Amino acid sequence: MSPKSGIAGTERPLTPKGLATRQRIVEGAAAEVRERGAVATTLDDVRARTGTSKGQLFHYFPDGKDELLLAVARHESERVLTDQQPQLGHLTSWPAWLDWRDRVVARYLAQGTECPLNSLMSQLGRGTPGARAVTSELITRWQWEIATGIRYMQSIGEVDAALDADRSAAALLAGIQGGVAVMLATGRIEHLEAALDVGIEGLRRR
Amino acid sequence: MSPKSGIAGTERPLTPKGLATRQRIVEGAAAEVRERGAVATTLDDVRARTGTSKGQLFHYFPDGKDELLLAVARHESERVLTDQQPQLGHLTSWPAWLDWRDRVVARYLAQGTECPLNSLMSQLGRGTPGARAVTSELITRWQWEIATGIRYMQSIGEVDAALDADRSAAALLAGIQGGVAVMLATGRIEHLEAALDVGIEGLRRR
DNA sequence: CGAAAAATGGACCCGCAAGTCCAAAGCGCT
DNA sequence: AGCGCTTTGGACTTGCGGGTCCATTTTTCG
Repeated sequence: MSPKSGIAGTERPLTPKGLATRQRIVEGAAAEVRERGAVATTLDDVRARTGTSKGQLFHYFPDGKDELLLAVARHESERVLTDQQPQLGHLTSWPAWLDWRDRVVARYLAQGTECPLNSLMSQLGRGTPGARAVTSELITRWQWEIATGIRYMQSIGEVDAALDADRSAAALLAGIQGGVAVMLATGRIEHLEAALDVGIEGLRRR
Repeated sequence: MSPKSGIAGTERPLTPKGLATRQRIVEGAAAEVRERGAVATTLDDVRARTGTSKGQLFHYFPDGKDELLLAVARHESERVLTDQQPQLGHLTSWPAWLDWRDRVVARYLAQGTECPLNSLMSQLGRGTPGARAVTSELITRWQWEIATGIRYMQSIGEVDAALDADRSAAALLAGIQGGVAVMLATGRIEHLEAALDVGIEGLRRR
């Protein structure tokens, strides 16, 4: 992660105490966004929850709300993958794949009806280079993890070696994304489960 | 008693002229939402584009922006399925399935970086009964169309009869949703294509 | 035709939330 | 100590945009 961020790219002087405050703000904002959504979250909400002042908010995020939300997006993006560990990093047997499947389902079931990242993205616009960079990297890493799992299964002969691992990983990932999207919109988990199950079964068949 | 404040308020006296105006407003608002997103679209934008006045907006949509956006959501929801016709309704051979696949890809490629429905939903909040009803019905109908196609293919022996058509349709639909989501976020179409191709291949294998 | 209802135009209000500003602490340093 | 920096607090401004209101025009219909 490059510490320098923001469109202007102005370098910021660091300070241990200031860094801690900045962190507190990001985490508080993230929690707020998780609970109320990005559109509904106001700087004053963040200020109240984190016990900070308007001055601090703009001190650490000179470009205002957008810059803060981008930081929150990065923060949440990190969570998405870590929440799937250690299962995601050890897709080395079919039981392991099913454990991962369960983990994903449990995670999004627990998350409920709010998707922080989706909410975030619609607030700051998908065209924004910063926003696109965050999502792009998340997708890339996620897909790489899955593809790595597939390749391992190919290496031990459990998956057809002729299969394009990246393509299969892309399809499976799309299924997860869509399953989550459907769940958020309708409240039903069945699409996510179907996508995961059918996707994994598709790998298994040889 | 019987104040018109009822949310359900399905009953409204409409003259032909009024109906036309209402329609113009919805279509103009839909276009605006498609271009700028739901959050960024203001009533004044709609007013300007449709050549109407504030009074008219609130005359036809007494509950304000939310009611208008809900109408737009219904309008756009309709488009999603009709844009896939006639292919979606005639999934009766493998070439027909591929035609449909191409149609979906082309549609979302053309749509570009904005997803009206997604944008709409994040504005009105997914919890809203009205919003949920719109998306729920869209998903249900879409999935039904796909499942019907699968069942037909089973009936002519082109798909394994043991397959659960609804489950497979749910997985495929999830893949499409996710593929679109990834495309919106990253600009890459490959996930959508992979989801469709892998999904259809999965049906084909027996 | 004439009254009632609907359609229209647009000025006005008002609250909210982003963003500004500056004064006052802290804190590290020689 | 005293200087310069980061950090902090919070009052204040501002603009935007949703929503209200009413006066006027047009349509409907007996």
